[in-house]
Amino acid sequence: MQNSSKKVRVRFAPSPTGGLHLGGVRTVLYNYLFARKHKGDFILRIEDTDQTRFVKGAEQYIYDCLKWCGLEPDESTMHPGEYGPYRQSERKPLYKEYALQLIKDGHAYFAFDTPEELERMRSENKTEENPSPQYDAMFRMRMRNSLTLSAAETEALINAGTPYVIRIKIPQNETITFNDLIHHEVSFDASVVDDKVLLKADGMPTYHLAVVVDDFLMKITHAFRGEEWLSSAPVHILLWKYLFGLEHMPQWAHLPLILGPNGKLSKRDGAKFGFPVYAMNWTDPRTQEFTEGFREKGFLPEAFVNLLAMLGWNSGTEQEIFSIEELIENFSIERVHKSGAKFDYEKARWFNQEWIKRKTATSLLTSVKDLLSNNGLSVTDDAYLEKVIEMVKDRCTLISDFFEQSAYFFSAPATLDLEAVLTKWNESKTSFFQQLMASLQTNSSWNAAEIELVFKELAAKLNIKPGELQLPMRIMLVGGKFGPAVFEIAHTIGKEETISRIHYALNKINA
RNA sequence: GCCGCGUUGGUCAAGGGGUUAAGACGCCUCCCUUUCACGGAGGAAUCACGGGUUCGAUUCCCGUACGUGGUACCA
Repeated sequence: MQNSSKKVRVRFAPSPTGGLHLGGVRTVLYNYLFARKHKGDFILRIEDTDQTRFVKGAEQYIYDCLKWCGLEPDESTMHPGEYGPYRQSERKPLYKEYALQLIKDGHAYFAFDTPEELERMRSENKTEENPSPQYDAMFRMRMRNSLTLSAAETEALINAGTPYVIRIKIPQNETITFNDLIHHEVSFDASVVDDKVLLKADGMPTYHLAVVVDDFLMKITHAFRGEEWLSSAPVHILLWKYLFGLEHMPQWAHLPLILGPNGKLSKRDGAKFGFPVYAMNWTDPRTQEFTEGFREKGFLPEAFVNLLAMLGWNSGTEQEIFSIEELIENFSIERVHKSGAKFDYEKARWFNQEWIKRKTATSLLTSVKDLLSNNGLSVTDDAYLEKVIEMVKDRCTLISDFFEQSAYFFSAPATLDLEAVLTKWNESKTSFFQQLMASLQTNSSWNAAEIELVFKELAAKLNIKPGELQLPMRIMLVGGKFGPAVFEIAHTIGKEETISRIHYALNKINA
């Protein structure tokens, strides 16, 4: 069916109407992986044919998301190739001639029905069995269009400037069958598809016309899109057949949907269950509605891409952690599932944790530094920060966890979990820590082993179990019951700071 | 309503006519750790239902149920 020697060209074609959600990024990812795997091109095409839904900033946002994910297109509005323009609104004049050609060939017609007339037709013919009557073979002969009007009447209406749309004339008694890379053979009875509008009254094409024309003009070889498009595939197949010939049609792959905890994944789910749904933070400029993003939540792009890849696809092996290079190598569209997958935030967090563990402290430096500075902690000593990251990264699931896990390395804890020590406190412990401060002060070598030795010898001398003293020591230095080995922490923050924190805490405890 | 697509533990899933039906997340128990994690060892939990086909169906076919998408001059 397909000329396999043709260079692979795929596209992601979003409409700039808002944030980019999980499903969108995964569609990008599968396109990207496929293109890279086959040494092809990945194109970003902006489908802004609905001017009423256009949202300012959405296009830039999409581009920024792809950049953050490391899934940048080869051709786009930002980096045009030889098939531009890449924004459909800028290609407007192109589409009409194809629509006219269809009319000439008897596959489409002018329709003059006003929105009100359409509305009336639908409500008047609505029945229990047919709640949504379609503009189809049944009804088109009862409507105002070039099929029911004479050629002269049609021409007169057009010359008079009457608004019109162009509709496809869906054939009767035809079964439309095509081969989907994921679903294999899919077929529809043409009688159940309606005469979709191809060219709107404002002269803009609808998605149906635009996608076919542009995929042809941009030499797209494989068209991947969400499964919500499967139902309208027959319209696209017909258009390909009428306009360019089925032999040039790209191979379709309709990707399974990503579902939320109950049904289709929505922005609402994210807000309700506390997980991000968009790639990056997004605030709708019109409504000011804010939607949280994975990036700001503390996800690494590597983890985000990894977890998305595994939501609907797997390599068939037990491997779950994949770098982008490994994904490119192993990806195959045939292994994408048919069924939708429920998004599991806990598992998403696990992917991030695995990636944090795998990354070096050096590669984490910039993002952690930004995090700390956003929280009012400016770091000047990169080497020191790197050491801290190395010590705490096994304890972080999200990048944002680095704040709590490392802040005490830079300044004394604001609050101390005294509850944890007070219940078992006694005079001899106070005495222990007072003597400890003195011993540490005079001790010349400052390393973890040495500190531990001093600590334990003193404990033995006062006949206290060191275990009973380690937790208090931790609370004094860290503020809470977490973090790496206490003596490592003491060593890292330094002698002066250690003694100062013990001193401060002791006063608090005995206050 | 009609049409399309789908259905393996709670979730992601491997598998596919004969298996003890992988693995991962989460959950539980234990070990390590006198903190929290990491790590390690175990555990509970699954083929939606009903008919066929077959010596034998989780696997193939048909129904049903359920889920999901479409049914716009939105994409």
